Amino acid sequence: MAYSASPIIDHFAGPIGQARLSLEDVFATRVSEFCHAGHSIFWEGDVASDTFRVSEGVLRLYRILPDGRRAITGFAFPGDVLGLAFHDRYFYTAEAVTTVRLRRFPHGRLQALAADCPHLHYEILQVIANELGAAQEQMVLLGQKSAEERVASFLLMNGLRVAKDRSAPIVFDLPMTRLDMADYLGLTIETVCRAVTKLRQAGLVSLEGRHKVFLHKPDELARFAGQDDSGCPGMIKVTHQASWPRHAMANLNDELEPAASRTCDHSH
Amino acid sequence: MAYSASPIIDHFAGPIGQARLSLEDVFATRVSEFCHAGHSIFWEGDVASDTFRVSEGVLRLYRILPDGRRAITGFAFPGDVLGLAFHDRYFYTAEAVTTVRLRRFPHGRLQALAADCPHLHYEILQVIANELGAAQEQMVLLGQKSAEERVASFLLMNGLRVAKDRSAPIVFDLPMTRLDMADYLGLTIETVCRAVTKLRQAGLVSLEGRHKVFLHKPDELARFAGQDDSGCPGMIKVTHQASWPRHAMANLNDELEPAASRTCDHSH
DNA sequence: CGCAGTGTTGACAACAATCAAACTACGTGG
DNA sequence: CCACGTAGTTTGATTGTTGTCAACACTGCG
Repeated sequence: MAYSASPIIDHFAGPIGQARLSLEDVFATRVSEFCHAGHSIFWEGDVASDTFRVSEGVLRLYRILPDGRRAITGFAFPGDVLGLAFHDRYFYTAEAVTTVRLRRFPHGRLQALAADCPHLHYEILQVIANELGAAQEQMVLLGQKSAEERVASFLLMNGLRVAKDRSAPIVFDLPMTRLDMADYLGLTIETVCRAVTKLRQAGLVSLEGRHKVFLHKPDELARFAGQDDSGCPGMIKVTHQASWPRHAMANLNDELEPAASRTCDHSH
Repeated sequence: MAYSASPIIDHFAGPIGQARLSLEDVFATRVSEFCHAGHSIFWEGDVASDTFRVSEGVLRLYRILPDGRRAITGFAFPGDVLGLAFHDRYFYTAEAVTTVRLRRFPHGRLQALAADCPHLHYEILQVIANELGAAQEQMVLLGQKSAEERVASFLLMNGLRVAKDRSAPIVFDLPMTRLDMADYLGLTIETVCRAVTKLRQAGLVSLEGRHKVFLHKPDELARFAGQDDSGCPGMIKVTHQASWPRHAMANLNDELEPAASRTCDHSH
């Protein structure tokens, strides 16, 4: 079935072209699909034929090691787009934590659209760059933080998805199980459990039912999580800091000709 | 100094334009700079004004936590390009492990070139996508693997950078210190040391001087590292596997109209 | 109501971190 | 060229955090 004959292309083929097509526009033309909890959208190793945009629900993204260990590399929430890296196969399995509503768009056609629409290409690049930032943040968490710091970071991160204000209490839903958290944080269920208990005893957190979380003092939790970025030289963050020039580079914006080689000598 | 007046732009402005400009072409027009061991190219938090391509030498890329812990998120080797994520600030510090030769290209101008040259844009996207793949691999390593598995993975990964053949012994240089490895692998120097000793005693590895590494049985080392992908359902890899269709999706390449909503029910 | 899946807590074991000391490689200066 | 000093590395002893095993509690569903 030729793609060029499809009404989706007609939809985009305006008189001039697709000047400022956004990812959201692209997916908006597609039909909704549903995937029930526990079922998968695609598996690690599948031919990567489609990209997906989550409308509702949450997905876990994971890889399985040869001996059966499961590593969750991330979760996908409404608005998140999967499969943009344009590799020929998926690098991870995407499985529904809750019932998920999503739309798909063929890989190759999105690439074709992006080739004609710089803005779309740029948006795709931004999405991947953000994923990369999140992955690096997670590398710091997994490599350097203690069990309690990891759990605190995780709760805070999820809380800040809902409410950006760290000074006021935050309430939110956490649909995944303890095992999901454990496999995401590089811990066991028991250790996650104990960490949550400690945070509860410290008055920073409380729970209602299985999935409702209260963060009573998000700012204090942030300090606990090793994410306190107040005026300290080593900041780590998902949110970007506005100020902070630090040691400006000598050669900024210069337009030196290929003359003699230069040396960057920023001592530390 | 206006960029448009620079001979670099002249260089690219052929009669037709820049049809298939590659990243390598772009950086090739620039002057080489040198950065001596221990000095930094840029710091975490700096305004991200330039992108860099490493010609020679090795860089460590790291973030510092508020309490001083250092997390190395990666190393940059010859051919690697830094700063392509186009955020307004650098997310990590880039510091020379050895003397490094590199070329820089202004951030904004690269973006402008990319906007005019889809191939360049695509190449940038591929570089970031590969970084993302490496970051996910590292998340698996940090979250799920034991100390010895991490060290084995690290040695193998660096060996395979030089020689792709896992069946023959590999010899290569590892310029970074034990502390670098430790901060990259989420361990302490002592633990890295002991793991190396065990691998030596197992006859898989030997060392000469401080930086020369011999991998005597790379394939066995791979199995040891939890990277054995021979016919097992949970493969993890940097290199991509050729075969392996796995459960093909029902709706591949379909062109359904926005009719009734569908359900993906791939049980697992 | 009972069952199965999930979550919590405790006791214990194992792995990795910490503390400490000796050893090695490498660059520097005599 | 060798001696020395320093930074980096290795090994050992010990501690501590996290994983493992086990028992029990809670929740939601048939």
